[in-house]
Amino acid sequence: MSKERQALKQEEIKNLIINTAQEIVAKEGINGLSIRKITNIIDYSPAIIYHYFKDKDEMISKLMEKNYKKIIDAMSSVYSTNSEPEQKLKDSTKAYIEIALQMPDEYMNIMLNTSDNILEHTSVLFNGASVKRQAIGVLCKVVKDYYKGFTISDAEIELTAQLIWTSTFGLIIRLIIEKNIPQEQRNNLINQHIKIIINGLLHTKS
Amino acid sequence: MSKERQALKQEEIKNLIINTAQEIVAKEGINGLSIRKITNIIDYSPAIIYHYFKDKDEMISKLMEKNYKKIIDAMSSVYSTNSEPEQKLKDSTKAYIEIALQMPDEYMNIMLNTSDNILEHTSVLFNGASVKRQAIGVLCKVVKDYYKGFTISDAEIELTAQLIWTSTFGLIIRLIIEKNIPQEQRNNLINQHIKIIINGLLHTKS
Amino acid sequence: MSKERQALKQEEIKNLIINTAQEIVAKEGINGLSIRKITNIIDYSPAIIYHYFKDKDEMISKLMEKNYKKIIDAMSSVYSTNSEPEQKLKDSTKAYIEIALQMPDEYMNIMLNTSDNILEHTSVLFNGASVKRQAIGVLCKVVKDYYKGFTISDAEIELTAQLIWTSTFGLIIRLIIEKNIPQEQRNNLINQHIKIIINGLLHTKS
Amino acid sequence: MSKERQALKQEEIKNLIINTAQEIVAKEGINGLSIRKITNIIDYSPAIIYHYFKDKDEMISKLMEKNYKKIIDAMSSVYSTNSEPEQKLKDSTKAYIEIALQMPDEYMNIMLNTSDNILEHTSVLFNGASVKRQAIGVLCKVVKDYYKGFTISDAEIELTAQLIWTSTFGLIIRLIIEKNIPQEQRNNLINQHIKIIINGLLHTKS
DNA sequence: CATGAATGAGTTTTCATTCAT
DNA sequence: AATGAATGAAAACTCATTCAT
Repeated sequence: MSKERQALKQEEIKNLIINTAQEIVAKEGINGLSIRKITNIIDYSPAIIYHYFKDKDEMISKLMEKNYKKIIDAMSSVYSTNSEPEQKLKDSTKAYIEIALQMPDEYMNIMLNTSDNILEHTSVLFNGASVKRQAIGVLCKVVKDYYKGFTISDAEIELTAQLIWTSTFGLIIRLIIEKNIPQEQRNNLINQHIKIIINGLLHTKS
Repeated sequence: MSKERQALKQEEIKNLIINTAQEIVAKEGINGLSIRKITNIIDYSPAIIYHYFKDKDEMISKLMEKNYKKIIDAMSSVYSTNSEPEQKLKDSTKAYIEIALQMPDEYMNIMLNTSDNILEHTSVLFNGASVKRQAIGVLCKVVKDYYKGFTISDAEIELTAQLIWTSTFGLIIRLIIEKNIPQEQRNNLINQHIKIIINGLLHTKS
Repeated sequence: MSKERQALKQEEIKNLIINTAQEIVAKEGINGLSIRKITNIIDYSPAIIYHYFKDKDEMISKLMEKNYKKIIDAMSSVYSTNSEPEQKLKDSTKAYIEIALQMPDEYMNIMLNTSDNILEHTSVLFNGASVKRQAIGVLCKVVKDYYKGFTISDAEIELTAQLIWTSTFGLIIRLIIEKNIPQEQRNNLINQHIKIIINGLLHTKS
Repeated sequence: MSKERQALKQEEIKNLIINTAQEIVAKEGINGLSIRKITNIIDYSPAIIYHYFKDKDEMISKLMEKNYKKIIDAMSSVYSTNSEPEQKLKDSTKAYIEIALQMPDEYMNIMLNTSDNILEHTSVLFNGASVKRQAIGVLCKVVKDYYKGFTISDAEIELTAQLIWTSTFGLIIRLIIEKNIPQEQRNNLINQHIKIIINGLLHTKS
């Protein structure tokens, strides 16, 4: 067996472990996750975990990382298409919401996580987030585009982007927590949310 | 008299247990909460819990209930003061945020709780929330006041109120999760948040 | 309140406790019996038990004693009626079985109990049981009557009585353990049992 | 080889656990059996039980199964030898009693057990037991042999076999419960028991 | 690479019992 | 006479982890 293949297999098993862990977390919450449950499902011995990870914490870290990347990947494919700034903002906000709702467990896990090494990636409220956080950075650009020709400080642009983000975040979290909201109501809420945000910007503009 | 006093003492110990539990949850999350930890701190035997509560679940229920009431009480003292609708909205939103930030652990515990009997009290997104949820109901009144003289459907008013709420909720949650944000930045964010909300409403009006 | 009345009340509560205990044992077996369960049912505090009994063991002892007496009382009313020895044996055996089956839990509890102070009353196999155990004593008389005019040693009479007793005991225990035996089958078994016993005696006689 | 050996060792420890459990049950009754007691004796940690059994219930099940098999094995080696039906019955009854008395704890445990899945194997009183229960079946054959040339219904044969069984069972149980009966008295009782049974049959015959 | 054996520390819960009042 | 408070000891069970093989 070539080294490559071994490496591949190793990576495969790591993924198998992490994916199984993810499934358990999705079904039973982070509390429901145990080494034994994982290895029972994948038909390995509990000790196998310690071959591929230092301990449970490291495994969870890697799981979080993966989820984080999954989210970032999905999100980064979003803020790009249309040329009209208003439509751009509308489209991308809607897309952002929809993507988040397609992976509710991962989104919650990551975005409500309070551990420092996750927050390193997910915090958005600090002064200067527009350069350190892609999400806010892109939003800033859209907002800036939007206000082309108007006098508005970079600081205010950043704050605006941050609050567009937090308000959208708030809607997403509630939509996830309050499961069982009918599709129609969901759509109404999302559309109204976008309307209000655009209104907020429009006014200042005029 | 003696009976009264006993009842009082009983209530005291119940509170002692619940408060200690609350502290542990705040520090270590709900998973970190164990009967042993509680009784070690308050220097009682584990069995005492079962003197005052049926089981751990009942204790947690009571804890949640208490937190829920604490939040409701604090919140209900909010939406009332000024007569100008715009100022009323500004004031009350600010007050709401501040109160939530004064009891971050309780707020998170309750508002991110996904158990059905908590959601019975905390869900706000369903169609008709304006009559079943005080918070949304009060917000609706303010919004209605705001649009006096304009044609706007009750449905849209409710949606608007719901989204003011979720956006504010989003900001609060992020402010709690991203602990260590400097006071100035905090204030900037809060003020800008309120500004954007008001803007959103203003535009439609004009 | 007169001393008598107090004594009465005391006796009443003792009985209340013991009867409740008996009910629990009947429903959940001796393992299911706990102080708390008793006092929950009779609406007293657990500590009350220690007012009326030294400890749980003493209470169980008293319960056993009561059951034992109940059985003895019921049984002693049995071996007496008819004058024909054969019919006497038939009648009384049948009556004995039926009485035992009317209080299966108590019968099992007592008769299968291996503690010395119960065995003091319930053992029947020792040499000399005919004078020390009423049940065997009465059986001996019937058997003796039966063999009137035949040469048969007292020792053999006692042995015979003991084995009539153990065989009947065996049937009773199985009838209790194998609950759900249809009434008809029950009757067939009981009648055949009596038939065989009588046969056993008859033969030697002729 | 290595696998075989491991399986062997596994079986050894399982047996160690079960045998220890059996000893405890023998001494203190089924209530006295606890995981801790077992593992204290065999000098393992309590958790080891869950390595080899799903839970306590499974372990007890296995213990019962083993006892049941032990009894069945011993018993099945019994009803076979002599050609004379009378002697056959005498021999086998005596052998049955002796075997039961050689493993009193196991016999009691199994034969007085009231759980359905044990009763599935141990019940003997139902109509039709002669075809479903080996013990009764074999007894039926002996009884039938005995009555060769006489008119007797199959039903009566079965009933007779059942009552030979229950009466023997009754004697065995009492001999176990009333420990400390001198050997001579034991023998007298056993012999008289067999005599009475044979008498019962003989009479009808003549 | 993978595992079976084993465990220490922990979990919630139940129990019989004591004692001051 | 009766109890509420309190507990030590024990119950069954789970978990993350280690280690020799």
